[in-house]
Amino acid sequence: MQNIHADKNAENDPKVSRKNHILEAAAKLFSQQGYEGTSINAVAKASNTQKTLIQYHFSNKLRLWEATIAWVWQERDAVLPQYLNDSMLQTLSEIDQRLLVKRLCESLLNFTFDHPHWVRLMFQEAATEGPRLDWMIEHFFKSDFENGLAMVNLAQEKELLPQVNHLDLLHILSGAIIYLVNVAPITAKVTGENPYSAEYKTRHIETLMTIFNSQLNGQPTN
Amino acid sequence: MQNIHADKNAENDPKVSRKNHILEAAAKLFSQQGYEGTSINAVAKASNTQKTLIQYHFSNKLRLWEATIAWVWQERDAVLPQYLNDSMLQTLSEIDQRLLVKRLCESLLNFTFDHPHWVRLMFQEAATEGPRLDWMIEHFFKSDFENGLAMVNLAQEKELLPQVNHLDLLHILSGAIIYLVNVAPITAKVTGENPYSAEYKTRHIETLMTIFNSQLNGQPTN
DNA sequence: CCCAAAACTATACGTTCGTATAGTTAACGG
DNA sequence: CCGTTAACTATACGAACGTATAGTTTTGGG
Repeated sequence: MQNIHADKNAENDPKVSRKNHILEAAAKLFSQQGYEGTSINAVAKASNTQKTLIQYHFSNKLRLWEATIAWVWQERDAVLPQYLNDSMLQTLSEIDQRLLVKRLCESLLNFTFDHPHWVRLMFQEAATEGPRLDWMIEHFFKSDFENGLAMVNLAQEKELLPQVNHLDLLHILSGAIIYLVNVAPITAKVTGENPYSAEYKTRHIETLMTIFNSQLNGQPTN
Repeated sequence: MQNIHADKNAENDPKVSRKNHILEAAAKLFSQQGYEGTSINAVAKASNTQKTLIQYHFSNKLRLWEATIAWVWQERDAVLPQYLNDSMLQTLSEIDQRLLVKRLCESLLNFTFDHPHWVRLMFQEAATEGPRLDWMIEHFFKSDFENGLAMVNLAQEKELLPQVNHLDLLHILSGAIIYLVNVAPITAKVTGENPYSAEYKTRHIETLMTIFNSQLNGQPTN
């Protein structure tokens, strides 16, 4: 996998500092192996650097982890709006405004599959209380939660989602969307289906919408 | 936390071998810190033993992990039927058979909150492909998946669940139920609510059922 | 009571961990 | 061209990692 002769290859833009390569490798490894499971040395090798350079840039492992999380979230914030805008634009040209929710869910699902790192980093720390979880809550989860709730509230006001408890609704939707990419490796090996295919994802959202939409006046979508 | 004078305390039944204490501690630590994040020494300290004893009983770390997973699953299989039977019995005395699904979901949600170890162990390895995931798939996930699908199919045959793709339906239900305990620490800190309370859990299931049930009223299938 | 097997302990070894520190090269405004 | 700062490297160190092995205690059937 590693390219030993990587001095001037595609991934080595001159001015995009090595910091980003390190963060990229760290994001991959942290998301796959967890915090303790990822050594600074492993990050160094994966980014063609040395562990003392990582130490120079990030002081210590915890700060490296924090910088990695911040970088991943910032990367997410950079691309997520486009996912959402795409679904909005697509919906504007359609008659049924109710499709907006479907498109949004579709976009979010696509996003999770395009950025599994983000999902895994989130889940890795989410389940166990500790200083790293507290740090993530304070810096990212709080606002994420508020944004999610706001979106659900807005959809409920426009009667695009059922008038049930909005916190539960957010959890149910989040679960239905985020769960998939987490169990995708299992699903693939157990069922033989390919959860990474576009067909699988759109079918899943259609199923989800079928369950949700009948609640709303029983009007069909598509 | 550790009881130094634990020679004859409550957790030290004479004939329940120390193997179980080790497994218990290992389950807790593995689920909290992951595989690499958990050292044999930490397990030894948490179970008031020594790391060479663990080595004696389980040969090496990987075998300790496997034994821990097997133990947790076996413990689950021992208690899960009772969760399900309780909901069945409770439903028998009620009029609406449709409540069966609600009771089942309630039981499963309660189970996840009573055994968060199991959920976390599952998710920890689920997301990343590798030998440990393969091992879990072969030994546990395969049959779990089949059982889950069978339950969904049965409920669909009896028209207790909507007639949508059963794999998607299983994922949506699983996500809606399992997701909660995973994000519970976040939910608690961000919203101020207490996700571990009985009220919260029953409300969540009621919301879920509200979303699901309206489907069945509006659209009697076949 | 005996003694083999099982359970448990003491000690040690090589590796890798995260980190500290001193030294070297590259970048760049004055 | 110089000099300062940033970027990067070489080397080292104690601690903890997983594991190997020899020794000791406990157990239980004959």
